[in-house]
Amino acid sequence: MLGAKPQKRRDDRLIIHFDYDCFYASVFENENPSLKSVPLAVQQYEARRRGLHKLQLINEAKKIVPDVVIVLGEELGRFRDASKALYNFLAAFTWSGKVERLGFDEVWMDLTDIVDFNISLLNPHDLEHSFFQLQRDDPTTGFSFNATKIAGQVFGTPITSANPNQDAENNLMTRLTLGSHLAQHLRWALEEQKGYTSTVGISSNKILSKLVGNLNKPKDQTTLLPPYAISERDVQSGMESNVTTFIDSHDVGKVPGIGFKMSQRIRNHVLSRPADFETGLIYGGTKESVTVRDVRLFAGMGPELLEKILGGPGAERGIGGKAWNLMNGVDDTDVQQAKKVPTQISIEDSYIRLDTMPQVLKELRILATSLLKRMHTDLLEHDDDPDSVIGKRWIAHPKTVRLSTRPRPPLNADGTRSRPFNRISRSGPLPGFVFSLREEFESIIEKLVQETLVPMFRKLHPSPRGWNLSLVNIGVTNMVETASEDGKGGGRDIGRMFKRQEEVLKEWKVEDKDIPPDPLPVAEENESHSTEQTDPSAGNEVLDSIMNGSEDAIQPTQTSVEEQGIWEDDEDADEGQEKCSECGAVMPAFAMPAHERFHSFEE
DNA sequence: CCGCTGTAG
DNA sequence: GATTCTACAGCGG
Repeated sequence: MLGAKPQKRRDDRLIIHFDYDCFYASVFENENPSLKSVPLAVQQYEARRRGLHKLQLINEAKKIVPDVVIVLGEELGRFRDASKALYNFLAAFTWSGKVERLGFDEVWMDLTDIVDFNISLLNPHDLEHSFFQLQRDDPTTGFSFNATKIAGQVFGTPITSANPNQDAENNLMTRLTLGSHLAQHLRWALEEQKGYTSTVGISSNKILSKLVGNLNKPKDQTTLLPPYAISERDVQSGMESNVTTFIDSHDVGKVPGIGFKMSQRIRNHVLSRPADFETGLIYGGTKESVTVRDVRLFAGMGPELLEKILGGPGAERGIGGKAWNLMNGVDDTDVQQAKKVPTQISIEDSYIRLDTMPQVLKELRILATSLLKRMHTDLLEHDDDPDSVIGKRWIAHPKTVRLSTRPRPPLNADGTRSRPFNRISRSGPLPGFVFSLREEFESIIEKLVQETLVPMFRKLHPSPRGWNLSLVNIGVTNMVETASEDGKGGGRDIGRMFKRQEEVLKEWKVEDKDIPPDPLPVAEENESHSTEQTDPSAGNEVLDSIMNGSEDAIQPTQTSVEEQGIWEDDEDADEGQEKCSECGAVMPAFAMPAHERFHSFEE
């Protein structure tokens, strides 16, 4: 039995995927229309990007070709700006605000509401002369289109099924038709008004729209035609939905969401080669391609088997079912709402050799400087208030700073081989003084490096020598938006719980056999911590701000509101605490199981 | 919350 | 992964 189980499809959305053509080259062109030496610009960038494996080789290349222009670090900002501008442009068309960016040059849009609204406006008697309304309340803004035809390219045979699920597939067809015209309009607008051409895929979910867009690459669009789902009977008679036909032709690893690790595991299983060593893994090595069809038709294949192949400790729960869905073109994940602020900002650099403290210090300063600049460009916005002297205010405060390194594997005594390259990291509270807009940039950097980054570095690398880093990364996370007055706080206790768990369990361990520890002091201690200064940032940052006398906003009212929102929302105390039903002792929830064991010992 | 893994462009 | 620099989701503690 090759019974691939039917997937429940939910094709009630209209989702398109944008891919800007040659994004990096286009940015150059748009910045400098006069210098339309297109091939040159492209080649320069490509040379930098794919080129010359490492920084070292770049330096060598420099000797050979002194003319080479190296674009790094700072230059990324221009691409980021361009990307953001295009994203905002597209976002303005949506009603739902569902616009999600992937990297610099890809965007998904959920246009279901706009399209469905326009379906309701169609005149069935004159579909050729339809008008697409871009705004709900304005019948004049929009464009004319022919609703009997799909705009742009298509994949799939329009097909007449023996057992058509007519209603669903008709609705889908109509949605896709209108969606294709809207997509064309957006592509056109993007080109006319922003100077960027793009390639678009149109379908009913993220994965399919992304994949189908690849079919007609520059400056075009592709719609995945219905039928998306067909009846059991049709399957028996050898028919196939266009979704199946389409996605089956892809290599497993090409399916978004199935990356290197997962596709390797799947391949190994399908090729029935137990854990192929990476012996012959020389790059360029032709791997036998294992397509989605190969996997799907493999004996016994299904979500359960995939769970066995892919599951395990640390794996995502239900990964088998998820992978199975992906391979069947099923993807119910939502297009994310447009976000004002990123969830993290990080800066990193890689090194041939970085093994002394002075070098590290220097690099930390460089990285911290870039990071702070990024925070300024991404997290500051103009303050309308004319009373504001500085004229800017933070739209979000990251609460956490993280330092990561990638140690170069210590050279094995016996030979040459080196092992994995994983990153290690430490994170902690981001001091408040980094938000000062008055204090000297340099002085902020210095303080950040000395007071925060260096101590974290010491935690990662306690000994002053003996390491050699191939990469250093610093980043800020845990954004708290300032406008929206602390959403659902509460999450803070969880961190504390785990933080304290270690200590408490230690005590338990030590004393378990003899005298069960008294839970009360533990609870009290914790409580005093939290009312006091469990989170050192809470007090220090406020203090720093005050002592620096400079905050992002001049107005005392705003400052205090912000600080209250950000730094003084510590009112947790009792959350996460539980009371023992046996003796009435109060303690953190995590300690309760152990405490109950204590009672069981008593008997 | 913290540290780490996997995925993606 | 071959490489570089990001960014995000999810797991287990």
